[in-house]
Amino acid sequence: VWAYNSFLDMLGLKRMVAEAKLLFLEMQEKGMTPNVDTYNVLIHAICVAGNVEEALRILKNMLSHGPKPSIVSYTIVMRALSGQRRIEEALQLLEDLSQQGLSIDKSMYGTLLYGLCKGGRVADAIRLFEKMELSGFNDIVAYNCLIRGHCEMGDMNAAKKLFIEADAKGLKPDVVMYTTLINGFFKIGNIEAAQELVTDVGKKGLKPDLIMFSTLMEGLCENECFEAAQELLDEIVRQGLEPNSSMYTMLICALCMAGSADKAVHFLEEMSLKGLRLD
RNA sequence: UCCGGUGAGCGCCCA
Repeated sequence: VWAYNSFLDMLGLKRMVAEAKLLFLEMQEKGMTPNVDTYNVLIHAICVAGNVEEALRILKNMLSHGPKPSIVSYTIVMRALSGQRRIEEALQLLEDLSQQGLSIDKSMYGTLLYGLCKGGRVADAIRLFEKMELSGFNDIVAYNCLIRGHCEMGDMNAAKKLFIEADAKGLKPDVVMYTTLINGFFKIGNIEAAQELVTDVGKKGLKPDLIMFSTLMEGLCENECFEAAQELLDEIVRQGLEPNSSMYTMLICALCMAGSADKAVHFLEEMSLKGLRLD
């Protein structure tokens, strides 16, 4: 069963949900009894594939036959509902799990926080965050969720304050947190604050990744920093990373709108040399 | 120990 669980997980991560389902059936044909981990892996794969309805059905079925859902099962489905901003249904799930006698752990609180922020209910999220604080659940992930909630509301003062608070607590801000804030500052047009954070990433010796660079590319283009956007491509290569097609597409779009057709053509050619195509 | 929570764009789904 353990071997099957691991294999199922692999398939799920590779977005091979159909294959995962077949494997699940095969297990049962061979007389093996899937345990709750097996179900969780399957539910996770189904959720990642975006089929929350089916995940909900499986979760409900587990109540009557098969292994009882664990807190992990609920967390997986909660996360999927939250990602689709279906916060009411997510909260309903929370009541269901209490009725099952399950108690809410740190990851579930984190998921709930994510859901509230994603659903724009930042005030509720702040209350939950304060409650989580008492249990020592506020790790770097929790901080980042709430920071993102504030960013989405354009409240960068609150976001920055949380960032400083996390730092002061000794929770080391990571590239994810910097990316969240950089994105937030770009969205309100505060280019200086965004640039300052980028400098900070370098000072701290953190390794920028493709997601951070993609965020930068979008922010620079949206704020019409065309030179900086072009230089960014070189910086990405210096960091040993490969610019992807969406970065080129953003840059080329921005250059076209700025009326620099010649430069746009230059990057278009560079793209095709690398075997990339416009998105 | 092993299954679950955080960041960009694209695609997918929904509108």
